Amino acid sequence: MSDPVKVLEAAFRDAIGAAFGSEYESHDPSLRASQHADYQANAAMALGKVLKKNPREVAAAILEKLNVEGVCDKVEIAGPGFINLTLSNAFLTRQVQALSKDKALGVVQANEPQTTVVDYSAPNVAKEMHVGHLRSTIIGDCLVRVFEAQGHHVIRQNHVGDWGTQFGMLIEHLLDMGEDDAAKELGLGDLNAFYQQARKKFDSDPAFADRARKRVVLLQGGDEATLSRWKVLFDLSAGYFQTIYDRLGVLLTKADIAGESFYNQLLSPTLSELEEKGLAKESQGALCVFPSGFAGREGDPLPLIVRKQDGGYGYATTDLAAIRYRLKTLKAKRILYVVGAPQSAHLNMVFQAAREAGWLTSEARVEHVPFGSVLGSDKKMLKTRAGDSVKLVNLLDEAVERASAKVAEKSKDLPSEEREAIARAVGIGAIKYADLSSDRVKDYVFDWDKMLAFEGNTAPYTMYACARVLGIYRKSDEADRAAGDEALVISAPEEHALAAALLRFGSVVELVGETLQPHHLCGYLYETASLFATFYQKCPVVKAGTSDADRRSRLVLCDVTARVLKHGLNLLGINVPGRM
RNA sequence: GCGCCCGUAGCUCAGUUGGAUAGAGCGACGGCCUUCUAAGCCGUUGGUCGCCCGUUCGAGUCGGGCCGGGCGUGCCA
Repeated sequence: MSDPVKVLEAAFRDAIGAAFGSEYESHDPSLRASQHADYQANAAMALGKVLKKNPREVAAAILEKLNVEGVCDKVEIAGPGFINLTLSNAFLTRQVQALSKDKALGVVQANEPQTTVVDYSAPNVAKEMHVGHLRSTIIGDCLVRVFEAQGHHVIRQNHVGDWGTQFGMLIEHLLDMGEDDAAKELGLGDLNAFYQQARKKFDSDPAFADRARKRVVLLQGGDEATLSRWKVLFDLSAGYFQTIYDRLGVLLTKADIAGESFYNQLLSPTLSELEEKGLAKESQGALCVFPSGFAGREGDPLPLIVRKQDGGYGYATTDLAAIRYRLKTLKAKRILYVVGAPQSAHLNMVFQAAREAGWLTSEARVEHVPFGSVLGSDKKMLKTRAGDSVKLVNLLDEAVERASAKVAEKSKDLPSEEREAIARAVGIGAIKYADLSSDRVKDYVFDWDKMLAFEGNTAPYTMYACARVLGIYRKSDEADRAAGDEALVISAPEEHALAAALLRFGSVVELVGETLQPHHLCGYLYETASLFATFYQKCPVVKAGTSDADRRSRLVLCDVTARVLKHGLNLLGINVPGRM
């Protein structure tokens, strides 16, 4: 509502209807940000074609009926039929005053809240979290925050790998070690060593391998002693994941875990239903579903193997049970799978199978939210020098360490405790922002110097802008603050530009919810922070020599700017220090 | 072979769903601090949008065909 585009759109629809008949009211006014004015309307060209009229004449006819009294200062036709619109300062003043009173800062509450499942993160029990989990965790968490801000009912689902044949060897290794020692090792977070030792014994010691295989059978058979060992592994891992999530500042908790084991008892009902509906067929000794539209190497139908030759269940079965549960039991209207791009084909097969089974209907929307890989400077998948995948803990440690060095250099005057807090916020924020600020589906190059830079579209730049606004506010007088929103008068060009940007916040959040592309929000925050920096340069606020009227007015603008930047960064999952 | 994704300035990336002269940051060069945070601001420099057709008033954007790279393509997830 605060967004000028929405006000202008309504005015244009009315004008187009009045000029050419109500059947044209639904015609898109095609309002865009413009380099030549605040906005431009491009509808006249398209309308000209439909009406078989000269676009400039169409534009003139629209203008004759267009009522933007009190909204625009200047409206003019340019080129082939562009309509350039310049917002009036009085309008911007009123709209920013309204925005200031709005706790949601222009983010519109959904009129029909949807139950939205977001499937993200998905680490593996008894295995280290590594860069491979980074993007899913960060992007998924951002989308969760955006949907919650829009008033949707969000159900987080952390589909952890906590079941399968590898647990035979893990449990045997646990028994060999003794639970106490295992707990010590896993509790400390050295999950890789635990897994690798188990793997090594499995590969080199036939007796151990044999025990492991028997243990799998016991586990699947529900043997209580075995299950309790499994539970130990699960709990230790879940506790470890939580330490990572807490450091990262994501919303996931143990309650959000609905891993492979969770779907265990749902596998056979899911299969029975698929068989009853004639969707599951015997093929090469396995039970398969062949969703339509997918072909293999020889052009033959591509299967989802729902029961392997050996009678075991694989990930396809679990994924089908999960989508069925989410649609039928959780009654999700929208399900997002924040999973890497390589799994696109598999997920689309699962979605198609769910359609054919009648679980997924037009009432619900299911989407794969794919993302590209994290690359090293060599443009290959990010790895350690030894060629191993990079542990998430190490990545976070290094981020905070590097940020600390910068903070120590730039914020010498602050107390050390505060500097540490700033370093954490900047380091973690930098990683998240780097991940969210470019097009999700593309691979991106992981570059410490770029993400921790204070120039450009980065977390530090935007956070710093926010800290500067707050600095002004801190130095202001109670009397000036008390003047409130009514003191606002937009007049300088820098104020005009900043105000216009602030009013777009709600629409940008909406765009992220639609496109599932958080980088739109990053781009917007960077732009707004930049506009603030220009404003900051040209328009003194609490500086000596500023008039009471300017100071009080600009204080309002600062307050709204700070709130927009802070709220925006929070939606990205980034905390903002009060000063830095 | 088939399917999906990617290709924009020397580098890293945007480009609001088809609009005007394709934008940022870095780099390079030049300016701006005796009080609101210079981790900043202002300016200059830099492009065959991989290539070719097509659709139309208009294409980086849509369609077709190539070229280059990545990923997937039946019992790992």
